[in-house]
Parts: sequence; C-alpha cells; structure tokens
Amino acid sequence: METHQLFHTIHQLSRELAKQANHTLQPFGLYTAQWSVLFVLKEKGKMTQTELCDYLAVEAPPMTRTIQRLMKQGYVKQVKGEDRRVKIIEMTEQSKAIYPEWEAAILQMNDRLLTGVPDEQREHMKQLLSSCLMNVKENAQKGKLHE
Amino acid sequence: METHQLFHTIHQLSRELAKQANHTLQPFGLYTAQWSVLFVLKEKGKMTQTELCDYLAVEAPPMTRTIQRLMKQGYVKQVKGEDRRVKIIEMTEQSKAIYPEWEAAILQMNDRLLTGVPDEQREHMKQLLSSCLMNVKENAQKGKLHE
DNA sequence: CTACTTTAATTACCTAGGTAACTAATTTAT
DNA sequence: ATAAATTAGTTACCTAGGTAATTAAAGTAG
Repeated sequence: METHQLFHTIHQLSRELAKQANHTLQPFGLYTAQWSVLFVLKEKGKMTQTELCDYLAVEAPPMTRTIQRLMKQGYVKQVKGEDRRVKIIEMTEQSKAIYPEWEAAILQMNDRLLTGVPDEQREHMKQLLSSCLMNVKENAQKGKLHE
Repeated sequence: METHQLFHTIHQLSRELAKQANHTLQPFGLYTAQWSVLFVLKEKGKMTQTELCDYLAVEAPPMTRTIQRLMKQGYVKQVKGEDRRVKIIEMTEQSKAIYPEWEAAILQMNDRLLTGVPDEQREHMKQLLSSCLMNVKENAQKGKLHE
C-alpha cells in the first residue's frame, strides 16, 4: 500500500486543524500552543513543566517559551516547589475566569469542523490513530536500538 | 464525544512521523519539506511552483524557501516558462540518479513504523482521514462565509 | 564529605509553515 | 490603448516544535 499518501494526509489534516484553531483563538490573543497548556492545567490542576511536557508530548524548550508567554499575559503563574529545580505552573484567577469563553469558542469550532462526521466514526478514528501512534513510537525505538 | 483528544492525537502523530522522517533523511542532507518536493517532482515531472504548492497544500513562501535550498544543493533547477512570471521546477540529473537511495530509505522507514498495522487498516485510515480532511476544509470555508 | 551522575529548566539555533505586504508580469475592462 | 485587476513569486516576520549545549539543584557513589 502507498504509505506516502497516508502520512501526507495526516500531516495536512494536522496543519489544517491548527490553522483553524489559531483563527478561532485569535480574538482572544491566544495561539494553539498556549491553549493546549491552559486546557491541560484546567483539567489536571497545577503541574510542573516536565509533567506538562510529558502530557502534551512536547520537548522542554518550546514549553518554556509557551509558559513565558502565558506568564507575560498574566494567564499563568510559576510557584517554586520543594525541589528548587522544579517550577510548578498554575492558572491565575484571571484566566480561570475567562476560560469558559475560550472553551466555548473551541468547542464550537470543533463541532463545526466535524459536522457530517458521525460520532461513531470520530471514536473509531481516535482509536485507530491512538493505536497507530503507539505502534509508530514502539517501532521508532526499535529502529534506534539497531544502530 | 471528546474532540480534544482526537485532534491532539492527530497532531502528535503528525509530529512523530515528521521527526522519524527527518531522522531517516539526515544522512542524505535532506529534510522532510525537501523530500516531499522531490517525491512529487519524480512522480509528476516538471511543475511550476504554484502547482507544487497546490499539490502539497503548502503556501507559496515556504515553498520558495524549500526550492531555493534544493537549488543550492543542486537537486533541482528552475526554468523560465513562456509566461515570464512562472518558474518551472525540475529535478537535475544528479538528483534523479540519487533518488532511488532516498526512496529506499523512506520506504523502509514507512514499513518499519507501520509494522503490526494490517494493510486493510492502513487503507481504512487513509479513507477516513481523507474524508475528514475534506469535511474540515468545507466546514472551515462555511465558517468564513458567515463572517 | 567529596566527586560523579542525573534531572529540571533555560538558552541558542535549526526547520516547517502561516500571514501580510510587495514586485513584476499578464489579463481584463473600459 | 490604457487603466485596473489578477496572478506568480519573493521578502519579512510570526508561531510551533526539535536538537545540542549549559546551568543549577538533587541524588548517589566512593
């Protein structure tokens, strides 16, 4: 089977979704990377930067940058942990207050973009993609071990 | 249904695949963006930059940059068309000669990454994602029309 | 207790891709 | 035929995310 096309479609879909999300968030002065951090913090409460990186599967340097921007905007604050290397990140009262607006806009966008895709199919895609992602990560590691 | 997760998985999978592809191409001094152009040129023959942009669904500015890099490496050359605005891009003899090596490396990687994913499932995913992409693009346009 | 190693985060620099503004060539309209 | 609008490509600048090298704090030998 022609895997080029499959990978290209994934890449294209990913970019298109990011573009739409950025467009949706623009009126709020937010970008997708910022939003993803705020979303996780709302869901999970305070977290260290490393925990955020692990959860979002992003390397540390971009995370540092995203958090610094969120701090500058006043949407997030850093608290020093017992371990003085660690920086614990949590939402400010301000961002907790505005959060529902952001979420509503994103949910509305998600709904609009997936109009016509039945719920079963969304679930099915999620399952397929998740298992594919795990597979890719495993086989990537195998590739490295053979070096 | 929770669309956040679906979109996040797509994004993550896309990044993971790009990372792997870059790793595979590194020994050849190529990056994914370059490879995607070379792949299309091999498949379709000479094309204008706009045609390349349309085919790969990429905006013009990044394409300009990618092509300039490929020219600097001697893998691609520009020919002026009848319409003197247009730049027709084609592979050089050199890159045609090396191409099979690049392709072999990529095909091997694709195969390795999808080990354990049956062929039917790959095809199924491609179908699902393609239809989802079309859907998203249509609904994105509708969003714009409502402004 | 000291020396080595690991870990959290940052800094610097790279590629990818998007938007806005611009130039130059070609169409289209008047 | 000339003016206006469109089109191809470029330039400048932005965000996203990755790697390598660095710093500072903890942990782990010896």
